Amino acid sequence: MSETSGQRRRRITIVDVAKHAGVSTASASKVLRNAYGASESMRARVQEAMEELGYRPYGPARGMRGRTFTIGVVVSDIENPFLSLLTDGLSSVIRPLSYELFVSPSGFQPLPQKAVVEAMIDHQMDGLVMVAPLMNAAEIEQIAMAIPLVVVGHHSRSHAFDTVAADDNLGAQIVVDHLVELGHRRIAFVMHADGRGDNSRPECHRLQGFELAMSRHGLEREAIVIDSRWNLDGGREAARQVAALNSPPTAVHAGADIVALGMMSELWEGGQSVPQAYSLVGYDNSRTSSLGPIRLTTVDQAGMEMGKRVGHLLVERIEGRTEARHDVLEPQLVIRGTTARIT
Amino acid sequence: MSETSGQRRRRITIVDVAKHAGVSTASASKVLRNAYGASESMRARVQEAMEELGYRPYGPARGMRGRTFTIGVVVSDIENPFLSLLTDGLSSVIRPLSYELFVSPSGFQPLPQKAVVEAMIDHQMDGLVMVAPLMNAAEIEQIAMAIPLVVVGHHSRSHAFDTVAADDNLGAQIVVDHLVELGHRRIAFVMHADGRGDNSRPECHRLQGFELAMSRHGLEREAIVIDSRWNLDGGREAARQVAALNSPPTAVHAGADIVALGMMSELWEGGQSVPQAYSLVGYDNSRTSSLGPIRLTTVDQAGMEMGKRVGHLLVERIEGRTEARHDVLEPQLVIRGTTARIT
DNA sequence: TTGAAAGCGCTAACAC
DNA sequence: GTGTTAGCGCTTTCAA
Repeated sequence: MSETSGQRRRRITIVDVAKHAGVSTASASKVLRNAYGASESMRARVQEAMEELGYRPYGPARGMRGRTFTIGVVVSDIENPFLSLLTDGLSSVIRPLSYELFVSPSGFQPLPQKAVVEAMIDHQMDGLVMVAPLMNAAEIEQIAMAIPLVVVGHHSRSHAFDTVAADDNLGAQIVVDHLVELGHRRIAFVMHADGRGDNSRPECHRLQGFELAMSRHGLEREAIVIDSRWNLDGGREAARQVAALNSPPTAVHAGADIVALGMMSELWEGGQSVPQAYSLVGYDNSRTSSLGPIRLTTVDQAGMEMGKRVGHLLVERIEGRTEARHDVLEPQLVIRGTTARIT
Repeated sequence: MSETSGQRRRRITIVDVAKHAGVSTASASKVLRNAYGASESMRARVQEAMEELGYRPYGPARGMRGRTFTIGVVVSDIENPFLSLLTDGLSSVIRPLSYELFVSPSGFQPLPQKAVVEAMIDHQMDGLVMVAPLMNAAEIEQIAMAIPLVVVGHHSRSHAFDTVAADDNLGAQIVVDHLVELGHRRIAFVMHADGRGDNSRPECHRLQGFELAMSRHGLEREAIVIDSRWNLDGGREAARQVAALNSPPTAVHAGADIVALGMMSELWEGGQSVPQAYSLVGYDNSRTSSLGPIRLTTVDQAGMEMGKRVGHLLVERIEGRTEARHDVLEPQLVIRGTTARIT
């Protein structure tokens, strides 16, 4: 309705709204924030004025005094299928509360990641979500002092911030249980070698779960751990390592879907396939894993549900909660075509 | 160095810096912005003070007067392999200029997408990138009046904003040329039906390129167009449509990788495979397309290079350019395992 | 070349 | 319940 010429015109401010409604700016502000201390009639009048003028609160000005209504998500790689589920879940709880979501891909180096975090703090974001951060607990705690923080997929438990994580230990166990049930005994686990010894990282918990389940089945002597990295090329390399083994496994838990895909690629190019060469299990239930030609048996982490939890926890933090909460979700095995009964 | 207790302490402001350096805040501001009118000696002194105090400019305050040094990227779905390349390229040019990058996933509905755009404007971002926006040219022009804008993967050419796009028409042509060279004559193209008639959308250009190339080869009577949608399920449906054809094609250009993957899944589950059932080509050169079990022949759009172009154009716009620029990049065929010589 | 001071739009303390 | 006003940290005249 209020189209005008091509001229960029002055922003409508809260002062305009107040004037138009015949009230003070303070009152208009109260209505805007749904704050206590405004009569019903005033509330209605101000809201009408806002509508009529097409008023939109100006972020920087709000940021200078109070909230910006923005939540930042720091993530290494935007191309992570799990992330998309997480942000969907997160959006679904925070957008109705009129928070906006900003994702910043920060790469796999700790330094740029810290820079991104600082930038979000500098921009006065109201809360921060870090997904699988490349930092130690002390560094994360430093950040939590500056801004409400929820950490996803990281197992450090501090009183300074909240965490939401799947039970990675259990996830690895159910994989082993499934394989043992299919008759496998000699089973390999592909480890992300960088994470060795850092108990806050998911790979450590998955490794521990793997070893625990193997010994629970009396198979500790049959357990093989392959050191590689959790990416596509790491998967290819892991496949070569497995092929070079004297007494190879009949099943492999790749630790992550992307690793399993790398292994499949390598096998495929060598004229072999899965589960003929060996049974193979991933972890993440990424969208790719469900594709027809792939059909990877994997573990689902309920990313959407995690995103919702993250949203609730973060909003509580922003609104003042100070005790930490640490939510753990139960992972679920997704059986598809890459695991077969041993023959 | 300057760690203190757990107390959240007051932010270091430009006033602190100015005091510490024994200059006025105006001068400190000039140094901060690399603005004209500060002597070398003052510049040095102020910069030293900033270092010593660990000063970080406060976003909202800057935003109230000038730039926020933030660039927003609006995208339907964060889980788009092309996006990751694009943001990598974009980051590589804007981060050194101390702009920060914020990506906001807005979903596949026009309304939430507009809301995200408005939020970015409200937060006084310095520039905006829209990837394959779900809007018409008029709506996009409205946005361009409010904020410097570069549009990616959208073929409208306005004087109000810049665009960066691959030559989709050419991309579809090289696919047809490749298939014809392999001996195919009856060839199908899967169309994203929503985009029919909207000449600003990539699918229209790809369709036109397909038809152009087919008639160039004298095969207009052999061209089949399948109406579906460009997502995984749309691919599955397209595969069923192809299967139901009386005189089926020997090759299919799926229009997008994700569609090809859906088709492959459907075929696979029906016990068929590619290229045995028919040759299949995607579009995007997504990471998934290169995986061993997939090895999809596809078209590469040079996402990283596009991101860099976007960055340069946007920074130029922010710095005052007003004439529009429309960059077109040449796509490249990537031949892999899903296309075969006809037997 | 440098500095003093006004003011961006909003919130919060306090007065009425 | 409502209005007045100071001030957040920065940039930008404009005067010195």
